[in-house]
Amino acid sequence: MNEPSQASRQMRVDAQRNYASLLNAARVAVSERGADIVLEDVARSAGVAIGTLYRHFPTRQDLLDAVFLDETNELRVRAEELASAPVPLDALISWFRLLMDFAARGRSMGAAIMAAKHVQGTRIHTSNKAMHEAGKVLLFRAQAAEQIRTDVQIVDVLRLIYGIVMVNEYASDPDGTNRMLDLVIAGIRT
Amino acid sequence: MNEPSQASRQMRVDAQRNYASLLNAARVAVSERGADIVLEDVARSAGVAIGTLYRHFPTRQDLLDAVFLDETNELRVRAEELASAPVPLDALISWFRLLMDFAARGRSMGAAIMAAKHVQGTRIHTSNKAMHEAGKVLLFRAQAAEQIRTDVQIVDVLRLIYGIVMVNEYASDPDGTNRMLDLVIAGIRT
DNA sequence: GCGATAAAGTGAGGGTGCCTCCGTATATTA
DNA sequence: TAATATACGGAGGCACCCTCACTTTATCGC
Repeated sequence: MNEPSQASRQMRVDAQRNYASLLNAARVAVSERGADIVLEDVARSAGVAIGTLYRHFPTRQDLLDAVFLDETNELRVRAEELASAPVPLDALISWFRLLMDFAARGRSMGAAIMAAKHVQGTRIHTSNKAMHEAGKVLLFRAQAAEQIRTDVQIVDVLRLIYGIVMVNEYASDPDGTNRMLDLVIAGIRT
Repeated sequence: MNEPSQASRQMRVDAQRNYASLLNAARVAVSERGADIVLEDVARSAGVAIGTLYRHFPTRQDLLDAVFLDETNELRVRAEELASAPVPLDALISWFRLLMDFAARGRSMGAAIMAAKHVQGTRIHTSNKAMHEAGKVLLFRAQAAEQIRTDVQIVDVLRLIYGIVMVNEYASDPDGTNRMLDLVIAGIRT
């Protein structure tokens, strides 16, 4: 919606600076408190008035989207890298673990993305879709190698993983989280 | 905390009436809007002032606990009934499906219970624990019949199911939900 | 450099919902 | 029927949300 740079016309430099500052403050806040950040606090720690925050991010979701955009992009890149790993199943599992780590680090990422991904045309929707596609490649490879059941869909697996992450926000139990992922992996193998 | 009847002394009849009325209004509200009910609305539709709501349910969580208490009790009873079904695996799976239905009906039950279950001594904690125990019996039977892996723990499976339910609050997709449960079941079978 | 002007920033203020507190009302008991 | 414990009511203070009319400033053509 309000990218720092557009094809047609550059944002003013003060606007770019404030955008970056807000995004940065939001990142810190999210990593500390999850999705229920206080927008006025974010604005304050960005050294900006609340109106400016709303100029750049008209809704809370827009701000969260921007925060998580990097993560989904990063995860897409990682999936693309893993697509050339020797053992398809190992690559897929490695990617799942990355997914869980990222989601756990950026608290509430699961919920935020689930909420965001349906709104067509947003940057997060696009990025999330690209990440799905990259994950799908990993899945296909593992299916071609007959290591994963052919009737498994990437969307279901990703949702299960987000589900684990969401549950984990209440019951923080690293071992349990790993065991749950292992169960899911067992469920999709041939 | 504030049960309608205590061993030591009965609640006043007006208090009992209001308690029931509040609980009822909360049930309706939760089924309509999930856990983010507006407490003042609940009080109003119960025909009671906000102070009265807080007298009976000092925190939002207390109210949600009371709403979901019936559900967990019911699920425990169902598990106990299913413990005498002929095929242990079928019994277990039937119970899982019940669990998902209940959780989907009482929106946000997953999140509410995850939030509640840690606070020792609450009624919901007790009830939830009893439900777990009843589920564990079903799991043990299926494990004894060599239909479920012996290294599977009931807590992990229940969390996975709650995870599915939570994800499903964002992406409502009944088929997907069933597929996810099937994956989990596949993951725990021998 | 120097206006002109579109873009961006500001923050008071109105709105919503949360929760507390204490004065009032009433069920219960003797 | 009076005394008293119990419960009820709802105004009010608080936190956070979000908007909008106004001010400030970066940018651009000269």
